[in-house]
Amino acid sequence: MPPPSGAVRPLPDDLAEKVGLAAEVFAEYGLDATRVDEVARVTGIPRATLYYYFPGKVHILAHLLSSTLADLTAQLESAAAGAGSGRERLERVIREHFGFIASHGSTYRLLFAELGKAASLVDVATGVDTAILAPLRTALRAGEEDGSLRVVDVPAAASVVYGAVLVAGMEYLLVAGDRGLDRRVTSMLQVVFEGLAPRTDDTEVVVSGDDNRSRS
Amino acid sequence: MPPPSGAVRPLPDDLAEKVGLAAEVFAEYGLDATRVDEVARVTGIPRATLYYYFPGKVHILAHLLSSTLADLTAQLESAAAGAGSGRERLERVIREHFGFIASHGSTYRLLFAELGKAASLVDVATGVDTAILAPLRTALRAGEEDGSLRVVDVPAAASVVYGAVLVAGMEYLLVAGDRGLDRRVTSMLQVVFEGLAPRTDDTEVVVSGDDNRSRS
DNA sequence: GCTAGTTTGGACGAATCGTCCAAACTAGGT
DNA sequence: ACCTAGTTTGGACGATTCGTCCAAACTAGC
Repeated sequence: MPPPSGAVRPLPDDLAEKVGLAAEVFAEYGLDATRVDEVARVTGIPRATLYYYFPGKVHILAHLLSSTLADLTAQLESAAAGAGSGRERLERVIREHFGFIASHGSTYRLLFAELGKAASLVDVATGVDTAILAPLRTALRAGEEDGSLRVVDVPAAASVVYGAVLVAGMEYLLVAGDRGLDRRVTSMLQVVFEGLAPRTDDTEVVVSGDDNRSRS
Repeated sequence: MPPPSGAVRPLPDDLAEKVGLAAEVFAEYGLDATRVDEVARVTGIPRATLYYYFPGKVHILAHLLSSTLADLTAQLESAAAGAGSGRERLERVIREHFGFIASHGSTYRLLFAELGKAASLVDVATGVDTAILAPLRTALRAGEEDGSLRVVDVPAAASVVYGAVLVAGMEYLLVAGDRGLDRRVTSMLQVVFEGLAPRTDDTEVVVSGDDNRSRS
């Protein structure tokens, strides 16, 4: 079985770094509109060398996506595994995820723009499950056990949280300016924690972040 | 400005119907892997005729997507406008949306698989906003006013709900069998209404659907 | 039965992918 | 110092498929 990156040969480190430069072009113009010659030009890797390591153009895309997914996995797993109550850990996973979206914008856009191509080479379903949903489930279970969360159906809750992050992230990437993110996350967390049904008690659900920042 | 479908000429009804058959092929193999000749074969519309009405292959895709989005808009708007409390209307919008996903599976998969191509021709952001988010906001606002919901930030809540539906829908389309849907929706609604924070009171949040169906 | 628009088959040019090869370069082993 | 295996690269090539073009047939309203 070939390595999940789709590379036939192990990719030397220096090349791996250069290939990363292709993400922006792919994200900007799309996979098909980006000529292989253009990838060669942007990355500084000659065409023939690209084909020496990758069977085809899509495999370059696959490499970018799966390596980014691996990074995300590491980041969210550690966020879920850290100290604190389940609820704190959940919030940390969510915020780390947003941070990742913000810092890997082009690759993230790329993932969604070229989902079709990606899915035929990378197992996106599994990748998303281990990178994102699994850490969420970990935190949710922890919260259920220590009483800081009330979770009836862990996988369903993980999906809802993921959906909320996903949509907010996409809105941020497609529409917003730079500053909207924190406020967006906070509003989103408020809904996720408190729910939409009216509460009979007066419990105010306090969401940590957005500290003492500019308050209009 | 050309009509949003991307068609240069108004598309006759009989052809519009035939073109719909292309959705499945596109969804199955992807836009690029589907030859124009194949589209011609499947739809029964000769190649030359296709190019008489559409400037190119992507425009066929654009037509399929924007007409499907229009259908969805009509369906969700009427669901949001109907009778009942805000909460009931919200739930109806959500369930209608799921029904739509289930019955338009191939087009819906297509939308996400070819999001990149689609986005350059159809304004997906606006389309999703008017088709999905606007009806959700309508129901949410109604619920806030009649007290059946408690919504602090309407747009944020709409995004969360949309995300939840989106992810559950994708999971359904990619993974599940036929029967999982109802249970999935119910679990999802439970999270969205009740939230993840523990309640101090004993309010049980009751979710209507899934009536007296098979209960293991 | 004339004219404008539609429908279709088939031939064509252009673009670009991925292949192939031969020459240069690198590095480890002896 | 040399040899061998693997790497790197430029350039030429074949194959595929898109979208264009055209001319002939068909349709419909006047």
